[in-house]
Amino acid sequence: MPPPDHTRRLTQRDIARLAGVSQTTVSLVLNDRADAESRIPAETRDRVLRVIRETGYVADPAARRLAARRNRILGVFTYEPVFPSATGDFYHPFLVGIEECAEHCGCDLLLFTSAPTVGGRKRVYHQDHRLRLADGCVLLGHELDREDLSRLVTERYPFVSVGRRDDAGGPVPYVGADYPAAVKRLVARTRALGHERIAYLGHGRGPEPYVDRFRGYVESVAAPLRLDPGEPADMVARVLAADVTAVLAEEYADGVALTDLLARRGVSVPGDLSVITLGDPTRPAPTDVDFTGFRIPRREMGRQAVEVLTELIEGGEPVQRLLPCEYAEGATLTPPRT
Amino acid sequence: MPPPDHTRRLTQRDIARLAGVSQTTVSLVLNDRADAESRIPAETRDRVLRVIRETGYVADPAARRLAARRNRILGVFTYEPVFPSATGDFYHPFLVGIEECAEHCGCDLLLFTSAPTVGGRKRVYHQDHRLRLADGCVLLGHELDREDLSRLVTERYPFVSVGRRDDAGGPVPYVGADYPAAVKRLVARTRALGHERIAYLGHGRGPEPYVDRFRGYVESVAAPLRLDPGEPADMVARVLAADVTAVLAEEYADGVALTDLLARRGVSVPGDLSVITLGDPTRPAPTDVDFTGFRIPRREMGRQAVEVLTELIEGGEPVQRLLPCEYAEGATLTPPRT
DNA sequence: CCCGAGCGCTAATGCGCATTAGCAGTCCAG
DNA sequence: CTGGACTGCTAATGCGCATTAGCGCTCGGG
Repeated sequence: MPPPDHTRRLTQRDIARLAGVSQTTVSLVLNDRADAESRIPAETRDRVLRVIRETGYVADPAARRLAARRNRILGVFTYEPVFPSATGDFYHPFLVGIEECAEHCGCDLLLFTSAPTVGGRKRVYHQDHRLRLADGCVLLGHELDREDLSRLVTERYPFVSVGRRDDAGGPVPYVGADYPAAVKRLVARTRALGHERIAYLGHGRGPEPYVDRFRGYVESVAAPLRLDPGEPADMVARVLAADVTAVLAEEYADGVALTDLLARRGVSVPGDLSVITLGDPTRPAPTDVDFTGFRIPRREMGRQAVEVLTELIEGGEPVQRLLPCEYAEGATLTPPRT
Repeated sequence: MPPPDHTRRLTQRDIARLAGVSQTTVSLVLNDRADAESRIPAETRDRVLRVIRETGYVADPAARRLAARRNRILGVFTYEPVFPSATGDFYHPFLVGIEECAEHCGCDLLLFTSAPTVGGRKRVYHQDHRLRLADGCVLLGHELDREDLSRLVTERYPFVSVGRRDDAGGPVPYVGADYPAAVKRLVARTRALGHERIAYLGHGRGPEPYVDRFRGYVESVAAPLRLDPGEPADMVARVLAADVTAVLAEEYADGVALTDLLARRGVSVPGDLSVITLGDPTRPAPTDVDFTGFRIPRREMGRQAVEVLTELIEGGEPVQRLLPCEYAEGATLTPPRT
């Protein structure tokens, strides 16, 4: 491969020559290694620094990484497209948080966009991945690949998942949203308004977020009733047949679809039925309805994920942290029709 | 610095040992260097490949970069926050295009988030930047730093600006939007409807986009009339005093502000005055009005910027390319009141 | 039987940096 | 006057890879 060689870059040796010292000294000055073993008098130090400033020298990050194993580069892997259109910008706030924190701690972000989509899924560990270029990695996505996770765990690669994940050959570090608590609070609030028959519309299993939401529901009602979303038309039929006064929609989009379909049948929300959404839209779901539910602290999750990751890289312990969701006052939850 | 050393990674030497060949051979196989000089029989090749597959070996990107000067990593530098809130997601579509193309050509994206904000501005060339980790870089932002640009040019670092830029010690490679042409077409359309007195509301100078839009305007009307936006209140006064039937707003947000203020004064748009916006909102500008104007092909610009950049890295020539803007039919341009 | 021409591979080197070991000089206590 | 301790630096090494030069072997023609 012919080296592109954009105008022969400066190296520490060049700086050393210009400053009349050794390359070692330049490195020492650059990294502030003025410890007991190797002390550099202020005069020498200043001379080196001056040359560096005058020449605009900057250390080669690749060489640095190779020699020191540290980079200040954080990987970001998303199982869905990073700048998604199909997911209705659901991931945007996470990235805002990630970016904020990265900027704060002087890290660059490496977006692993090169991961090819194989069989409809992306994988961290694909042919020729560049994981090792980063000091660690943040994982983002609705559903993570379990093989990826367990390999990351066994290889002890520093990473943090945004969103709680089940163990994968070991505990998975994460910063997630506390869905069970959020759902419980919603149920409590709903019952306080007088609702006695509250159904859960969703799968209740599969990806961790669904499991967690459903668990919060199951643990807070006496007689859980789960309705499968299935086909839109069936969904309405099932809900109406269930004879309930309030429905928790596992996905925001389900809540929207349900409400729209109900309206066409002349069933009013919340007049005839209260509808509560669990979480923010992960699919585009245009609606004018202001749903009652909760907000996932997405930005904060992104921020704390980076925080936790940097600590992990510094040698800290893996962390599993759940953040509270914020109650979102809306117009779709009222006392039941008496 | 204590090497984190996450479970002693595999190296080519390990693979070599396992396959009973030399490290050189592994490298040759890995890079498909089966040219005249060094031919590897299929049998050996397969053996090496099998070991690689079995062990899941992946070359260290840092070492690779150091030795070969090539990385398949593209830098992305944004002068505004990458995932902005303040800019109302204006940059989002660019990034979508950039991501798309990067994924397409198997490149990872390095977001230079570590650039500190000094004096309210970011700079590519800051203390300890990581430019050299990437093979090249895409620049994004309303207004780029001219020192950065000229240094990039003189250092012959491969880069592409998203948006046209003036020369900076040499031509700046870019993929931009053809504002002059777009504005000319809008003016032509406006005049075709019967408007004779068309004003330009904006600065008409400063960042290249403003200059280009204004140029398109100046070159297509006989007697240009530029109105300074200035303070909102003054803006309305100036527009009304100008006695025109149509206004081109340099910035989308200006168009919104103007229209809102006019409404409060009882001046209707487009009944009393047509308002045409030039470009998409770069600031949050909530409005129900559907403005007539044009759309910047943001996604396509991002995509082509990456395309041009990769060609540049491969040794191609620097390119300056303008993309057409799409006319956006709206509700704010009608024939003038007779 | 010898020699040149492939063939199939490898030893050696360097990319730019961080780090370890250690050298030459000075100073002071004994 | 000597030896240890401290001071101020540097030579050497290796990180994991790509690349260059070239080695030992076989084979066929003369």
